[in-house]
Amino acid sequence: MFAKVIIDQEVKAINQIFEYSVPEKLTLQVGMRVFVPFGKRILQGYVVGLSETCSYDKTKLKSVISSLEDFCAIKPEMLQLMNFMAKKNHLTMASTLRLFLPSEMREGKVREIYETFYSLADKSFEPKKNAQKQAALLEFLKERDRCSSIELGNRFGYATIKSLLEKGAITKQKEKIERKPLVLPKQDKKVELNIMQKRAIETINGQNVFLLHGVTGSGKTEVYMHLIERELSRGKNALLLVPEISLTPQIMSNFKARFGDFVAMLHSGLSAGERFDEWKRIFSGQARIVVGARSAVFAPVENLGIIIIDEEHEQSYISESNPRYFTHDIAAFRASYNHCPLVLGSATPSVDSYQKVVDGQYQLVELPTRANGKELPAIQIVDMIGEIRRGNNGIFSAQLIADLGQVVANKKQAMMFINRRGYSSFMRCRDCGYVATCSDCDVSLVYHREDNRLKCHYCGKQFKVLTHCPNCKSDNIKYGAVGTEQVVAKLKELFPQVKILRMDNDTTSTKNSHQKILSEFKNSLPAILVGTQMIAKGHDFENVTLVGIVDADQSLFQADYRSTERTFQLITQVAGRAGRSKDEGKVVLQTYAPRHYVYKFASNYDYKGFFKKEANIRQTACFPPFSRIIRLLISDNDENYARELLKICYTEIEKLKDTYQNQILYLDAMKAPIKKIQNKFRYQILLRVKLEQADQIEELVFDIANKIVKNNVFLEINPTNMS
DNA sequence: AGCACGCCGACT
DNA sequence: GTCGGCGTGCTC
Repeated sequence: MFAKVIIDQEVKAINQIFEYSVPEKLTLQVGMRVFVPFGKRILQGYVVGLSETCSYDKTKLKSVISSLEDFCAIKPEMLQLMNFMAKKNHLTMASTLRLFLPSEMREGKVREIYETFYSLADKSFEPKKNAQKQAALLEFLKERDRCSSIELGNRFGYATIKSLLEKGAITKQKEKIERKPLVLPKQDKKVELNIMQKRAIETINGQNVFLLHGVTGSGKTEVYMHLIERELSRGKNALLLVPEISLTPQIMSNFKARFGDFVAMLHSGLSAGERFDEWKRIFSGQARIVVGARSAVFAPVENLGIIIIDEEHEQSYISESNPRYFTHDIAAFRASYNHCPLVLGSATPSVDSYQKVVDGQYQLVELPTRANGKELPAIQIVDMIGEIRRGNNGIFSAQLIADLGQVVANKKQAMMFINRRGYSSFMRCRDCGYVATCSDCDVSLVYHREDNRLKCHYCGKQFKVLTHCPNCKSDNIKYGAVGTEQVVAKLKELFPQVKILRMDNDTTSTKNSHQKILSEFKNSLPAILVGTQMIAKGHDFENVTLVGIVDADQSLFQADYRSTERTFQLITQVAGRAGRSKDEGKVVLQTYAPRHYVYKFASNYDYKGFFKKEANIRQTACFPPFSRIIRLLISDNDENYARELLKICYTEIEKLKDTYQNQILYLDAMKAPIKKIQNKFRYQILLRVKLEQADQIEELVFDIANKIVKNNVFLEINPTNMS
């Protein structure tokens, strides 16, 4: 017997399959982890195949030493997923496989997947009088006769178990975890669904991708719960992905209450050990519902009946660092492997996803009305240019100040949003609202302080800094953003007697500060909470009657082709904060570009209208999803060397024009917007290609890059914030 | 990645 | 003479 093995090293040089002979006494299965001799060392590997034949010179063949565990850490589905991902994201096989294992099992760590049980050993044992916990534990075991270590530990503490074990009162058994028979959880608080929700659940069935477009408050979560329940009753399992920020304690306890021990939660708050415990419960089939953030797509759930991605438009579903992947792709692969539906839910779907509805790849399911029948809050657009004309040069309009005054008078609450994104700033004319954009790409230019120039991050074109507005000839041109601190200071000046709280990256660095600020806000009337995107999610405050968006343009004029889309999503989400109150809510949106289409559509909650317009613009400008952007980033400590590599790559890529002339919309090489990071000089090649043959071109570009640049090369598809 | 082999300079 | 610099190549 021969084994095909992938060595657990994340290097391109050994990203291949090595063959080994399997000793008679060793029983191996595909998916097991093994120790193998490799050169002069002994390394860990993954068995990805077993066969009676071998293609390598048999005289040079070495044999597998041993297996790490006696189960298959990598299940068959995950092996297939590895092939898919390695190819799609240009990753080494080992680095994809590592994504599938909890850190406690990576790099040589062996973990048992047995569960420990305790039972009574000495029935006549009497604990000491003051040992109340021990007595309670023994009493408990008398009734249950055996109990898992986890449960017992949680109930009575591990110290108690330990001392009873030493005294010989109880014994421990290690047992392989078996799949529990299906018992449906008790459905205590079942909410009555409205007709749209019922219809949605009926529609979402069978192997397909569904885009669930439901307005804020339409009861999507309830639909998810019912879908999951249905699959459980069919004997299947479920995977629900949510953005990390929505994994609030409330959501978790909701799920626990509804599904009990069937749920495994994977969130960033878990320690490595806790994460491994959850992984084990999923692996063994004990947990049948997985709720988690991005990386939970790799959870070892078998027999999936449904996969749901909530808030599918969220940026956090794109992994930017090291193994780059897109959660939707992985989820789609797993859904089709399991022949089950994939549900993408959002109040503001991404343009990419909605376009797939238009193209017939996704099936649209709509929840157009709010579950509680309440109106969405009115959004009032305030023209800040008009304010300046009227002599108000401050950051707040007269309207916003008046509304804030009202809130204070009524002893209610307000939220003020600052959407500061990234570090880059755009240049704007304070008199007419004009923002400099690239003549070729139609994205906003970024002001670079080092060389005092305006640059386009998508084509590298540079422009002189504006001294006079080309539109109205004014010289009142400013760059830079309003910060939370500035807003807080101004508010304190205006309302000295009111509680004003700030929440942003600076004030939430410590672990519980987040919670602290929110609960302080909740308990103060009147109060104003100032913050960045992080207050747009999660908690509902029923006393919030006003939401102010201080400068909506800040997310709009980002050097990113998706900035308009992002702005629409942000406004919709933020507006949802004001709609939870018993009283009527209101949103004041301040902008210097009041006639921009995004504000018109967002203030009317008209997603479809927005999508139509935005898709049209993208199509005309040839931006994704109507094209693909390929970014090749080359970096090196030696600037000349980096530049040389760039030149060679560019010449090679340029040759592609011979075959793909009409496919390549744009190709150029340039310095990266941030020239140097950690002493490495960064250069990039940007390429925009038509979709028809994008896969082939991407492949060729990757091959070229790999051949010429050994390390320090990054290939990125449809990059967002390029730096 | 690691660890060999290998082919040139400078040191006890 | 040999110790050691790191370029190149291989690992079933």
